Amino acid sequence: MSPPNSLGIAKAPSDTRVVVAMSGGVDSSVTAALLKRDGYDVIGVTLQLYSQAAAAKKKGACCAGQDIYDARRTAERLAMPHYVLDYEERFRKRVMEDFAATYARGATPIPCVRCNERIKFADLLDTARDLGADALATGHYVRRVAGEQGAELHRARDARRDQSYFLFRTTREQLDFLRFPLGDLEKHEVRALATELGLEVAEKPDSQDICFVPDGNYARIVERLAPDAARPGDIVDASGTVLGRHDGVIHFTVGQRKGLGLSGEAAPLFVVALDAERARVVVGPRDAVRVRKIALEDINWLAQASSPLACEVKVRSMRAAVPAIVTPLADGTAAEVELPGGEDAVAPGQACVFYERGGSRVLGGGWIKSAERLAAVA
RNA sequence: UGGGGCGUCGCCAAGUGGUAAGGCACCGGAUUUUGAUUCCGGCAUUCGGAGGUUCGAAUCCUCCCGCCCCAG
Repeated sequence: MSPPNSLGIAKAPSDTRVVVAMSGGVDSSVTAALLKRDGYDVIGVTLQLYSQAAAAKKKGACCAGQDIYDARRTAERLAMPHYVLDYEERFRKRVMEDFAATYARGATPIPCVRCNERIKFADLLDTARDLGADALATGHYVRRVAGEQGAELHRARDARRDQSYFLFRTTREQLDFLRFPLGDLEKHEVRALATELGLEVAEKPDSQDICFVPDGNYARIVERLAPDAARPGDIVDASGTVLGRHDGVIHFTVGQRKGLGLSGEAAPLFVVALDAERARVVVGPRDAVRVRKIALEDINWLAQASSPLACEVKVRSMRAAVPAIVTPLADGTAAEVELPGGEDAVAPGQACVFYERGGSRVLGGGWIKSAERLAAVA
C-alpha cells in the first residue's frame, strides 16, 4: 500500500482518479491544472445548467455557452478527458424552481447553495463515482481538513474569498469524497498560477451575481417560473399604516433599502418583513431591522455539537461572523440562535452558518425560518 | 372673492438683497459566486407666472395664477 498522496488517498497519484468540476472559470481551471501537474488521473466534467442566450453571453456567468467552451479548451490544453453533461432539466427543477418558490413565499433564496447541495455535490458526485473516481474536486475557496472524526469543513485561508457559507449543506459523507485544492491559496496566487500554467482563462473576470439571471433582473425569472407570485400590495409601517404600493414581495428582501420609492422621509426606510399571504411589505427605520434571535430549520450538522453551542454565525456570506449561542431543538433539525450583539437584516430563506468560535471550522448551519426583531411589527 | 397663510428639484426642506444647503427618492459606478447592505458619483443656470426697483433678487415692490385656514 502506498502512503497517502496529497489528496489523502493511499494510492500513487497516477492511480488516483479525480473528477474536477470545471465551470470554465479561473478557479476550477487551476484546480484541474494543479491536479494534473501533480500526476493525478484527472477527468474534467462541465455541467450545462441552462442555455438562455442572454445569460450565456453575460460577463461573469458560468456553466453555459462560452464557459463550456472555455472549460473544453482548458481540458484540451491539459490533455485530460472532458465531458459536458446536460443538467439543464434538474437544474431548473431543483435550483431555479426552488428560487422562484422561495421568493413567492416572501423569503430570499440562495441558489448557489441549492446548486451545490442538489446538483454539484449530488448528481455530479454520483457521476464522478460512476466514472470510477476516488474523489471529486472543485475550485471552491474552502478547506477540507482530515480530522479524527473524519473530514472537516473549514474556512478558506483567503478570508475575502471564503465560500464556506455556500457549502453549509455539504454532508460529512460528501465531504469524505470532496477535495478543494484552492482552499489554502489566495485569489491572486490562483491567478498567478493560471498564468504560470498557461491557462487562457487567467485573466477571465470572476463570476458574480446569479448565474442564470442575465441582466440582474431576477424578478422576471421568478415571474416566469411562478406566474402568480407577483401580486401587487401595500407597503406599510410597523403600525400598519399604508405608506405606498409595491409590485410584489418577490421584488424585496428583508433589509433592502432601494426600490421602495418612498420619499419625503428624514432617514431611509428598510424592508423589515415580508408577508406574502397579504402581499405586504413592512418597512421601518434602520433600527427596526435589528435582530436578536433567529429560528432555524433543516439544519445540517458538520460537527458533534454541544447544546447549547457557543459559536459564531454568519447570516450572509460577506460579513464577519458574530458571536452566537445555538440551541438545538427536538431532534436537532431545528434550532434557536441567540445573537447577544444583535445582527441586521436577517432574511428568511437565507442561511445561518455556524463557525467554531475563534477558529475556522464550519460546525453546521440551517435555513433561517424567522427572526425576532427588537421592535414588534404588524 | 372679508381676513390670514403659503407656493424653492419627484417628495420633505434650508435660504429674507450678493449670486440655490441638506435629507428622502431616483439614476450610474465600485464591492459581491445569493438576495441585500455598504461605498463613490450624478441629480434645480433656477426658486408659481409676468413686470418693476437695484451694480446685483428666491429674497424688496406691483399685478396675475394656484392652494390652505378662519370668517360671513
